[in-house]
Amino acid sequence: MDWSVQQIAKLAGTTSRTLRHYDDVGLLKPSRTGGNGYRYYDQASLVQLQRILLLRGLGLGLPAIAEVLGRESDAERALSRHLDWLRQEQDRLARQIASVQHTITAMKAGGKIMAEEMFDGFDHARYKDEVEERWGKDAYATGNAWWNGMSAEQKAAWKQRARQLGSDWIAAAQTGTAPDSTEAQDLARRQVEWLTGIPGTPAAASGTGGGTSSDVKGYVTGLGEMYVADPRFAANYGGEAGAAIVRDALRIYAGKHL
Amino acid sequence: MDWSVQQIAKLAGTTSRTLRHYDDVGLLKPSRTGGNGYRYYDQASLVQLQRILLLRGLGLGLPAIAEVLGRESDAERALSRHLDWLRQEQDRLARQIASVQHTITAMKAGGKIMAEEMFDGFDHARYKDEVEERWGKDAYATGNAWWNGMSAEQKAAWKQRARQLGSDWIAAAQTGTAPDSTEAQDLARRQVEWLTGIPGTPAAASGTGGGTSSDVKGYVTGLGEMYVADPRFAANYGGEAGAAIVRDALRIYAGKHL
DNA sequence: CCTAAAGCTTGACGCAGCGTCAAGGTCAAG
DNA sequence: CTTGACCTTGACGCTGCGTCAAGCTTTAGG
Repeated sequence: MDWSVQQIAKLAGTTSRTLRHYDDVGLLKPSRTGGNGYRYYDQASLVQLQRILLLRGLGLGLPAIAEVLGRESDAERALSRHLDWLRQEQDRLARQIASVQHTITAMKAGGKIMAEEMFDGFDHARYKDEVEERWGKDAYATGNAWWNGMSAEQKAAWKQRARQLGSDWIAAAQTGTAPDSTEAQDLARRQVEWLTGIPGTPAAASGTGGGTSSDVKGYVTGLGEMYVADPRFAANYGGEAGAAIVRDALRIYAGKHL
Repeated sequence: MDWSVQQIAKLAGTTSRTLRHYDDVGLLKPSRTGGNGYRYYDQASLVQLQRILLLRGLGLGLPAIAEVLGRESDAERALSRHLDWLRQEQDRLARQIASVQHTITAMKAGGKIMAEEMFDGFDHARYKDEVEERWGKDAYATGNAWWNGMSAEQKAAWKQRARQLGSDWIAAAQTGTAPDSTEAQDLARRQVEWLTGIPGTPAAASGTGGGTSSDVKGYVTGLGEMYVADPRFAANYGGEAGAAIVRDALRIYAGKHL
């Protein structure tokens, strides 16, 4: 009238190890234990085991199952709670999938950029005139000295950050991210933090008490305009419309936080 | 030019423990280690860390991340594989959600049954005539003796199984499960296994060499007809159409496996 | 009756990714 | 010199078993 571990395991479609585990945690005790320590199970055990396995198949944890088996009528509430949790997980997964797709897009874009050698780190010479005109001659000199004073590794790291930012912006633009969205604003923050690392700029000076808030604000929004104006940027950002997102995101960020 | 653990942890939005873990597993070594054992990180470390955390946020495991960071251009394939896995998970979750909802429906139905005391275990007397007519007088006598010989606990366990089966059938019928679907066929299998426990029936005899396969087949399909014919069953199964699912599922199962 | 093959027992490590004490050096500030 | 903040290594905990490992018991076969 009763079965050994292996037998009941096969009947229920599980393993003896699982049975021993359930015994250990007190989820399902054998109906009888032989003098030799052998575990024996009866019909009632089988029914319980089947219920346990059913609930496990639904994704419930062992403590939750114990709770359900303990209080007779609690099962429905437990399952409803579990259902909520499952739905949350599904949402989380959906968001993650979107993020991964987004990232893949970004990496493809990033690859293109690297191939074309755009955004190559910090192309000082290219913007020499503009920098001097906007922030003075020694601003350019300072920046140039800073850049030349860095080791090859430091330069590489700096370029890496710039590329990352660039490709993220492009991905955001191509997926139609709104300028005031969390993602775009996060990118704007990163862009400003990146700028903060460049000495001689208002952004860098803001931390040392050397500049005013409005200086930084003007600098950042000015940079945004620069991005839009430059056809090489706009081309990668999906045309002027795409580049406008970068400009708007920076402007909004500057307005809120600077 | 470099930061301590806490500092870089804050910069990247993680904890020092995580940094130490990454050091342990070789995912991100400090750029420099002080004579006192202190860990120090530089800009390149920060960039790497940010990439790691990004990939972690996308759900990749540490080994996968190490792989991505190791081979430069492998990131895209890794992310694509990860994307596949994420989609599989989403499917699995979707199926689990369906199952849970199904089960909740079943439990509600089961509660109704218990309240109405239908399916009350194994109502021998109720089917006395039919059993005698179909399988002979001593078949009924045998079954009756067997039933009366069980302890109260055994009877309870038996009833429990019957109720579970009944409510599962009802849930299947109410959710429009197809008779040849995996779920319905699984139910049919359970139903047959349940029957196998009743001595004196062809189903029970099949295991002991006392009956032929066609006996069992006829018994099972006959039982299906009985279910459909009985208005009390049909009422709970959602009318004749619902009950027909039970009959068809049993018939298909018998045809395939008996 | 003896032996080999199953089957059973308890015990314990492994996995994934850190969180969370614990015990004890190190460093900057007062 | 002391306090407190920050650092180190070491190790357990969590989830649900899978997977040896060493050793006792039962069973089937010669």
